[in-house]
Amino acid sequence: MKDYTTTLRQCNLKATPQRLAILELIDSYGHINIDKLYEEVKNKFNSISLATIYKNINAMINNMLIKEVKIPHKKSVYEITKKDHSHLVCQVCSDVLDIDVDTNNIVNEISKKYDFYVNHNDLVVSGICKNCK
Amino acid sequence: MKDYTTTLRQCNLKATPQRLAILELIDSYGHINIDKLYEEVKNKFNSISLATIYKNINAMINNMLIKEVKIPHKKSVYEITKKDHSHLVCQVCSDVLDIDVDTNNIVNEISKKYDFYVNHNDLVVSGICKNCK
DNA sequence: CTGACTGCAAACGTTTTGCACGGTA
DNA sequence: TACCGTGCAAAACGTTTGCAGTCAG
Repeated sequence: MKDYTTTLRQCNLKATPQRLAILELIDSYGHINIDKLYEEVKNKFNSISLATIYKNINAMINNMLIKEVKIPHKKSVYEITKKDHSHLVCQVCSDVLDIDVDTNNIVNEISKKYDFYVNHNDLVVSGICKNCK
Repeated sequence: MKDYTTTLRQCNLKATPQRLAILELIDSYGHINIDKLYEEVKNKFNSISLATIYKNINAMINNMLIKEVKIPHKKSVYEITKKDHSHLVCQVCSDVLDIDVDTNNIVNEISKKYDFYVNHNDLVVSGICKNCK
């Protein structure tokens, strides 16, 4: 597990134990929503406020330390920012999986066909995962 | 513009003028968020309540007449349900465009590589549109 | 005529804000 | 020590619910 102290300081954010706990939890879960995050952080910091969670989530999003992943019919989950990737969502167990799939061909096709400058693409694939099949 | 009276009745929903106005507005806008929809419907039905908009949007989603499209960093927009397609979002003018792009190759690749049964895929491509370039 | 729909108001859940206190650097 | 962050309470925001009156079929 990475130590996020310097990462936070590079963003001019103080490395408080609450923030470290939030980042470590997101990291270890891979993807986590606000409610679960609050529940888990409270195990470590019984007195932590939901407001603190929100303030920190927003600060970290603004500094691009984490990203919000919007999922059809579900609450958003948060993940540590890493190289661009797509997502699998299992409709049975609700698990979210990072996947590495080559979207260059499709993006180029779109770029030409629709005369559109592509900055980013978000692909969310819903279905049934390996374990739930 | 299609007449939605029979469409509504087929779902056991009464074809009220409010509902018809909502469907016609979504249709003519292509994609519209709740706030804009409320504002526009009020032009026709000054007394309409936001609660009515929400109730109808939910009823129509449950009957699959319309679909919610979740967009990164933006409010969701609603669209008339039509054959599966992807979306372009312009980061300058915020316009949402339906696009028809072949995702079969990518879906098959994912299906094999991750042993995942694919039900559906949502692709949102963000960038700069033709007109804003 | 009857059940479904509308509009209002109130309730509810989620997210943000203001402020006094406490902790990081 | 100075400023940023935390935690609490309250406010703001978005969405849902209950109910009485109204309308579509």
